[in-house]
Amino acid sequence: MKDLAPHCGEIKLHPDRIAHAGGQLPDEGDLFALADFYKIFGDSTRIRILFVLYETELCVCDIAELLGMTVSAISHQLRVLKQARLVKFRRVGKTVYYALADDHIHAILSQGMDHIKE
Amino acid sequence: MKDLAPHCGEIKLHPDRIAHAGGQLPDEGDLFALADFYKIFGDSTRIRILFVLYETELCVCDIAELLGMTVSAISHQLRVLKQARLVKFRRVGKTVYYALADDHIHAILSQGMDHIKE
DNA sequence: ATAACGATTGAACAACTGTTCAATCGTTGG
DNA sequence: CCAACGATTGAACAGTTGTTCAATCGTTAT
Repeated sequence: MKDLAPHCGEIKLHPDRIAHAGGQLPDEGDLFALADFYKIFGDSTRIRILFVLYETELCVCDIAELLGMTVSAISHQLRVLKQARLVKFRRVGKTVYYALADDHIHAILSQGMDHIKE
Repeated sequence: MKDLAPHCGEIKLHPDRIAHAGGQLPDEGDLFALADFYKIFGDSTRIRILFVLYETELCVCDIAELLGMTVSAISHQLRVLKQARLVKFRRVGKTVYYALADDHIHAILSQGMDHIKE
């Protein structure tokens, strides 16, 4: 890491704009949190899992069957989705049922899909 | 790749649910496109660039200055944002000014930030 | 022309991510 | 108690991604 500051000659090209943009900038932590949030949706396996759960709750091997993937791969991704509180689960005997965490997630998914179809 | 289909014994646990969830599933291509779309927002450097451009247009080295990164690193990420049509640019002499592509991008960013702050 | 400067590019490297494989957990039923 | 089965876990591997560095482009001004 080096050569970070002194660009645009010694004086910044637009000190006023830099000050303005920097002043309005959201908290650093929030920006990283937002990137992490989007990161979860940025994988096709996870997106497909979420959409498969859009209407029905399903067990792990149902999801694996639907997506044509191994139970293990799905389980790993469900753990990520679980940690991000995007899905909830309940155990019934040997079977674990997963579902979207709440209606807020439905809203995010359908609005994201709307944007793609524009 | 192997062992994809025959889980849950020979017969699927919930053939009816599988059929239903599979029937309602969006087009494969749309699902991948949506994941790719989120992927772009899923990097803290790119998110920070977008928010720095929220109100003002800025040149490359202004952005580098604001984020404490090299001009090269910023330029690489601007190329990604450009390809995804999230930013537009105009050249004035030696300087290239970048800005958010349209108000739709503003809306996506502020609604994403709202979700984080909940 | 050529020097200066903002910006872009490509290759290389390190860090991260997703899938596989094998082992294990938790629950149920013989 | 033990076998069967759905699910979870950890290590390993391959593929991807972001930053750095050096070289180059495009424009301006001398």
